[in-house]
Amino acid sequence: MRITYKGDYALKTILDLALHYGNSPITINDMARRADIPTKFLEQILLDLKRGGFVESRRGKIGGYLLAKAPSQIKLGEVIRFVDGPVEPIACTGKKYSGCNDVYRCVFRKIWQDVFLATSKIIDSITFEDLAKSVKDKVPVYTYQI
Amino acid sequence: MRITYKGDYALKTILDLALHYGNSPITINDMARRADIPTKFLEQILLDLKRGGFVESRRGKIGGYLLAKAPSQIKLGEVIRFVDGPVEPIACTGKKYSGCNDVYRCVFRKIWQDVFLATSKIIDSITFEDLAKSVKDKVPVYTYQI
DNA sequence: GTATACTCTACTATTATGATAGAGATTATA
DNA sequence: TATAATCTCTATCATAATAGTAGAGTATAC
Repeated sequence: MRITYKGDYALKTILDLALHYGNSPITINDMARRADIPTKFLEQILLDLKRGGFVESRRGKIGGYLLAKAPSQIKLGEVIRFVDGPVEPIACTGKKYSGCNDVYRCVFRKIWQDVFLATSKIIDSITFEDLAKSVKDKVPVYTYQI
Repeated sequence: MRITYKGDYALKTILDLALHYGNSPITINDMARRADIPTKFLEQILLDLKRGGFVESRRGKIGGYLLAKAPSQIKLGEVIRFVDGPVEPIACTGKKYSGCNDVYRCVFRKIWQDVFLATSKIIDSITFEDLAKSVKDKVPVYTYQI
C-alpha cells in the first residue's frame, strides 16, 4: 500500500468533515486553508470523493461540502482503496501474474497476500468516527493489535 | 509497501541464486531466460544488488553471479527495502511530515506506523533459505500468522 | 442581479519506472 | 597470445503516474 499526497489530502479532508458532521456545509477554501492543501487541487479531490459517494455538495451561497454518510459508516480502508487503489503490494493481475505458471511466483504470492491481509485488517477496522473521536479526545486511535 | 517490476525481478533472481547456492556461478542470460526478464534490465538489477552486497560476480568465461552470503542470512525485507525503498505506506519525512504540527497528522501517523510494523513482521521473518526450501518442497512458505 | 461557491475540461511540469544501447574491462582456455 | 564469453559502466529513451494549475461554466441564497 502506498499513500499519495492526493490520498493523504483526501483522508485529512474527510476527517475534517467528520469533525464537523451534523453542522452546515464547509467550503473548499476553509478545508484547504486548515489542512494546507492547494485549493485547486482539493477541488479535484473533492469531486472525486463525491463520485465515490463519500461526500455531497451544496452550491451557491452557504454552499460547501458535507459527508454523504455518518462517519461511523466510512471505513478508512474504503477511502484509501478508492483514492489510491488496491492495497496489495504488487499488481497480481495482468499478463505478468495471470497464473501460477512458475513456482517462484507462487512462493511470493502467498507473502503478498499475507501483507495484504494484515494491512486490510488494520485499515478496515477503523472508521472516521473512531478517527474523529481520537482527535477530540486527543488520544491515539485504537488499531488492531498483533 | 509497493513492489515494482524491478523489485519483483530482484527477488526472483535472488531466489534463483539461492536455489543454486554452493554451485558454480550463474550467468545473467540463464537467469533472465528462466525468469523471463529482459537481459539488459537484469544486468542493471544485478549491478544494483552487487552494490547492495547481496550478490557477487565473476567475470570472463565460467563467470556469472553468486550469492554474497548464505540464503539463511538474506531476509526478504532487506532486499525489498534496498530495491524498492521504505516499507512505510507514506513518506513520513520531509517538510510535509516534519513534525506533529496538527492533530490530524498524528492520528494517521499511528496507523501508518502499525501497517509498517505488521508488514515488517512478515517480510523480516522470511529468509531466502525459507523461500528456497519452500520451492524445493513445493509447499507455501510459512509466514507470521495473525 | 450579484456575490459566492461548486463543476468541468483541459493543460502542464516533474519524477519514477521500465527499459535499451553500446563501448569497455576481465578472465579461462585453446 | 588470441578470442570468446561474461560482467561493467554511462547514457539515453519512452511511457505513465503524480501533483498540480487555469479558466470558463453552473447553481443558489439573498
